Amino acid sequence: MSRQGRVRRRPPTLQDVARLAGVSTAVVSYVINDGPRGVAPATRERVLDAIETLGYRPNSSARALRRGATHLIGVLLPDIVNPFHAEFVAALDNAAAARQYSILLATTHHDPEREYSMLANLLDRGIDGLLILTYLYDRRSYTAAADRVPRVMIDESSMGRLSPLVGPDLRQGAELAASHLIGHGHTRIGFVTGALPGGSVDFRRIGWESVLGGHGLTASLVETTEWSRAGGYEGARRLLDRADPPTAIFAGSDLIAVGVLQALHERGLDCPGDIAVISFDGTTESQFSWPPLTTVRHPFEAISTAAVDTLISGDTDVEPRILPMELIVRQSCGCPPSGDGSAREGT
Amino acid sequence: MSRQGRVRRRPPTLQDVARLAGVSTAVVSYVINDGPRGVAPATRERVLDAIETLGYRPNSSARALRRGATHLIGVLLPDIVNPFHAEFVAALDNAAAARQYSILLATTHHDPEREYSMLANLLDRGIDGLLILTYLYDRRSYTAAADRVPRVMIDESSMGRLSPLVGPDLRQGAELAASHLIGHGHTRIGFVTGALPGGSVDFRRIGWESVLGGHGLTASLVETTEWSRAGGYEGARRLLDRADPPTAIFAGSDLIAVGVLQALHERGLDCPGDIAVISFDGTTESQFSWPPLTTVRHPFEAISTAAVDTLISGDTDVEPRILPMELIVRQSCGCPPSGDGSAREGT
DNA sequence: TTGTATGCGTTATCAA
DNA sequence: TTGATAACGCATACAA
Repeated sequence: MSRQGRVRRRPPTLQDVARLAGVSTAVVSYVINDGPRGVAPATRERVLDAIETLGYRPNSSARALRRGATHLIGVLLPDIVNPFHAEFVAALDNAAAARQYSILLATTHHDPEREYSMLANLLDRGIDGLLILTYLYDRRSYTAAADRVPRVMIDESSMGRLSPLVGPDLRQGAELAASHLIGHGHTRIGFVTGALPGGSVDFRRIGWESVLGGHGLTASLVETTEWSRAGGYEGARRLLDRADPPTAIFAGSDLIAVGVLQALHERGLDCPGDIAVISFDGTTESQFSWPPLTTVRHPFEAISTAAVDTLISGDTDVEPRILPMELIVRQSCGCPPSGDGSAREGT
Repeated sequence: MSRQGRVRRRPPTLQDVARLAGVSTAVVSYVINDGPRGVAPATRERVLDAIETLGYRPNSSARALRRGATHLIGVLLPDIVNPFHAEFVAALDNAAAARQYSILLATTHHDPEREYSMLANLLDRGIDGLLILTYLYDRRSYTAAADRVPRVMIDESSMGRLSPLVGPDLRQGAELAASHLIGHGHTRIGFVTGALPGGSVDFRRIGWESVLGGHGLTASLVETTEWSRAGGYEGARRLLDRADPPTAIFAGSDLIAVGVLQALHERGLDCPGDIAVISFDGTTESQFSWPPLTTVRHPFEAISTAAVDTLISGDTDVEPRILPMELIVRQSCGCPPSGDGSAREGT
């Protein structure tokens, strides 16, 4: 009945290699780690051969114990199903893998209790560094990691002072969006965005307000909702029900924008004809909605490599690095289709 | 300039706890692990106190080394950005976390080279079990894990014989979709799906063909493409360009379906009026397309808990478990809107 | 250039 | 019920 093949044998150890090569374990270690002592070419050859024939692989638990480092990076985030976070995780994973680190996920689902326990779990696992990709809801979370592990927070919105920080320039991104809509001649521009925990500032909103203000427009058409498609749907409906509905909507995230579009479709409103939409994030999903969404894209890769590098260097005593976002013009804003608005994708 | 707070101190060890409690390390270990020896209530109390005051947490590298188990589960998958995989990872992570396991991701991007090296990396990390959530492209991958670690493959399509297997009943799911479309009176039903590596069988196609055949219809309107939105877009265009275009399309995945919808919109075709669509997967994205997609949903949670349990039990010498899929009716199939077709979401 | 020997923090055996 | 102690596999200080 056994479908699973042979018996599991004990994997070979340094000892085994040393024995076969006729050297001490120290020498094998020197060969594997290129130091800290040199090895005669001939011996090195023998050791390499032994490693090869035995199929030796270093035991990473033993290494971690001895070196006091796991080469594991913890990532604290709300929810991997959210494409925005998924995109970040992918980029972070790439950046980490390129440096021989692996990533350990901890999802909070915006639940303070879970946030704290998942963080504790990460710490218990002996992560070498922590990447925070969420607003923190539990005060204890701020201090829990503090003295244990270097950490980097990817976001400029919340209490950035507490952590070294690498992140998108949300304000500049929002300004890009608002300016573009104004360039299309809109004067009643709505904003549908998600709620933030108390005390946090949404720089998207600040950017949007400042541009509108700069053009003598009042920034009153705001709906705060969930950070989800359903939230966007609801927020848009409320906006459309106002006495002075907007002619353009700036959505705080791609997910929200998708919900906004559904609300428009449902009311038989044409986008961008009746109402223009600009989105925020730049996930692939925004490209395949109907119409394809004009959006402001996070510099996922740049942020991720910067964050991982900061973490690995261990030198988190560093100036905040806020990286610029980029406007991606597609069709929901009212720009003429350029012919390549669709049918391209990452993979 | 120091933003990072105090100095990092050496975390307390078993020794420290033992010293403070005035017992041996063995006793502390007995307390922590509830065995294998008993401890007098009074002593246990003292130990617990010491643990509390020192804030002691077991070092997991040392544990892993000593116990020969990491409580880590490796997941091999193509790409976390794909919402289908993201949904699975979320469910797997939940199932694992509930059992005190963590998940280590390894993304292959469908690249055989990367597939093999990521798998090796997982194995090097000492994972206790392997979950395979992809078609394997590198023959070595099949054997690499074989004798090292229990593994479970989540898919019934490929060489299931090589691994214990837990997965969705793709064939039954496809039959659900095809039957439903036929129920709407369609006779020219197209199928847009992704390509599989050589030797693999797509049970979706088998299900679709069998239902069509059972109704005396020929199953010739097939387009094989990429497993992506862009692929769906292309596949649909090719299908529409045929001499006998379909009046209904069955999409092999939600991503493909979204691309199909975009192709329809672009040609000014109404869905479901001109062409009905049924999708496959049941990710949240399918709910917020326009129109909301009727889709066949994977039993993500059931599969995930079954897979994780099988892995942890270590008894992978078990019959394949194929779990049924479920039809979720929304609007793209031509069914009348039921009023709740939109505006609901997981989170 | 190589070998010996110690300790990283746990667990669990064996003796007391 | 408790304590001493020997591994687990590796990295390195120190000696040769």
